[in-house]
Amino acid sequence: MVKRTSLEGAECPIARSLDAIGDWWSLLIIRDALLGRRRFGEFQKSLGLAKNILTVRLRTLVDKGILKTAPASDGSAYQEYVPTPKGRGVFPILVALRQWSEEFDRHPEQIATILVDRDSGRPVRKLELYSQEGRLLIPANTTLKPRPRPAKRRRIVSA
Amino acid sequence: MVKRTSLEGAECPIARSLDAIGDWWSLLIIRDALLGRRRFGEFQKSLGLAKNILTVRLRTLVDKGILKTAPASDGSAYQEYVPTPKGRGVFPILVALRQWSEEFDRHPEQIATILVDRDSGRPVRKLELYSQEGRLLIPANTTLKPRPRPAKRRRIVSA
DNA sequence: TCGTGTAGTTGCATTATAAAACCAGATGCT
DNA sequence: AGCATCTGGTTTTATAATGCAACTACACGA
Repeated sequence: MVKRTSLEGAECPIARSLDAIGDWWSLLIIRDALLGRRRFGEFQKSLGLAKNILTVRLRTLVDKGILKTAPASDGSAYQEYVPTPKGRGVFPILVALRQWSEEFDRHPEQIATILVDRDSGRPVRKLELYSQEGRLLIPANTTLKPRPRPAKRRRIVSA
Repeated sequence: MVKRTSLEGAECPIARSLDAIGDWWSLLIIRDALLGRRRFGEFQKSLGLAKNILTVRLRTLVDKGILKTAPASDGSAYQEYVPTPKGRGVFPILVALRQWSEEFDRHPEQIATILVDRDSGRPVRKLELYSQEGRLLIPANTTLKPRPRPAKRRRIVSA
């Protein structure tokens, strides 16, 4: 892919997210990490991707602050990859992807798992978007506005 | 990329979604479509991607039932690409991607737009996940269960 | 009918991805 | 200690996805 047109610096936040995690494997790696997988070998076995790719992806995810490496945990002198808060913040994206598949996939019978409320064991509701005042919003009820100027803060400690 | 490991037929719904719209451009094309862009040239100008790629992507999106072609609308004898319900169903994914960027991006000042409630003009709340009973769920309150057997329906009209 | 714009298609260059082989260090067994 | 094995990669080689640019076909307007 010739230089893959980096979207870094795009002004659309969607493009910016995709630039970070929009490649072929990152979201699946993060999914696995949020499911508790930690070790190189676990990811590799679970995803079935080439190890060299996994190496690069993990490094990139660490660089972007989505995963961080931790020294051990189970005694052995190896390394683990654990999600940071930024990584955990991907959860709603994964839920949205999951629900889209559940709703529109042509072969939903091939879907093996459902996301349930841990307490009741019952499926969760669809993600919902609310206004500040608590009204449920549909897409047509939303619109885009230019972002307000950064509201000049005083005495920023550099940056 | 040697065969790009198709995720079609994966049993994880996230993987299935990514297989459909997880490539480098599809989500941005859908974003544009949901913003009202319809014509080949509009997409091409807005996204700045190569025309041959756009051709392939549009065709794929139509094949997958995410966009459909419509004959005209503005008089000229050209074609338009409009989102289907399945395409409109991508909206929550886009919102989730947007909010992730808004919350975790290292340079949020580069983000140009915010999603607002059309009526009040105020930013929307974060996407929320609820249980059937209406309790707000955090990731730790959710878990995955195997999908229940397809609940044998009677007299399926083949498939 | 000539020029211009739209909507592609085709050909070629480049690079990201993949599969497979290779390897160093840690671990485990005896 | 000695040897095999496992883990977590790196290297090598190939191939397909992407991109750029040039070309085509058709519609439209003057």
